Amino acid sequence: MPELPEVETIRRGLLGHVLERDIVAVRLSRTGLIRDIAPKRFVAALKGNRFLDVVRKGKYLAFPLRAGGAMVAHLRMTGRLVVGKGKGGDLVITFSDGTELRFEDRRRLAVVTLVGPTVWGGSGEFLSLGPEPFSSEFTAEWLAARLNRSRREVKTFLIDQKIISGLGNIYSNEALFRAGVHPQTRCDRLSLPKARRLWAAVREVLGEALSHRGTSFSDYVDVNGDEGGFQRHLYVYRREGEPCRRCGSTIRRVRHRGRSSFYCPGCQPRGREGL
DNA sequence: AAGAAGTCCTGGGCGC
DNA sequence: TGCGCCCAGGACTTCT
Repeated sequence: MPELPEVETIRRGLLGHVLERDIVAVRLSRTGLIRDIAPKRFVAALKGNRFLDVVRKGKYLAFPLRAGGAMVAHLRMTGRLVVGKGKGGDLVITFSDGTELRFEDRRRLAVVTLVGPTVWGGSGEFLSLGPEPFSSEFTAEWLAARLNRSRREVKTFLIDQKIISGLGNIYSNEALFRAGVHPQTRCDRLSLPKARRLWAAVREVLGEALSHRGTSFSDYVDVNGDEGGFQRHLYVYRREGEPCRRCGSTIRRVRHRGRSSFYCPGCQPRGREGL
């Protein structure tokens, strides 16, 4: 499940491979990958074109085109973008220097589309996502104010891309642990100090994960096929039944709406802020 | 209008 | 060994 650190690692890895060279061939072997545009038009738009940049917005990657507009991709759960010779792949883009960019997706949830010059403004703003966690817009005060006017559970709030972009199940769980906040706490019952701790924890965990080139649990690999290293630094995610690295309590799992949350009952008590 | 619920997708793990 | 069932969770649509 690539989240911000994984997608950013992929973006950085792509920069040296897919820019400043013509696209000479496009092989699309599963048309269902392409959304909102006819597959033929997608292929035709890429052939002979060039990627000018690779831009990340939340968990999306955008590839602005020389002819205008951009290819936009979302890896969802199991999508991969890898560079180099290989087998298979739903979409293979070949460049003039022989480089191959392959789009693979075991579970077929990932999507790729093309947006025109009128939609593409240079940064993916058309996706209407919440602020980037490392932007100046994302301040502790802003987060506290947003939390204050929501009655949802804080875990659900954190993974809502319209509020903050880039957090998924792994890092929302890890941020809540670091902030000492129970995942089922109602947003508007978080104290200001807790909101501040949560804000800091979000940035801290994403920054550390990025420096470890992401978390590899099942499918995520970078553009070279190498795994990330942050799975060795997780405190709660997928550690149900194991002892907390900080206090020794047994990590628990709760489910809401088909999603698992992991937390330490010792470090993240429900307290008076819960319910 | 916020927010809950249902849906899609498929390989891997599990029980019998 | 093989079958059926559950599970993972992003983003989307539909509903109240």
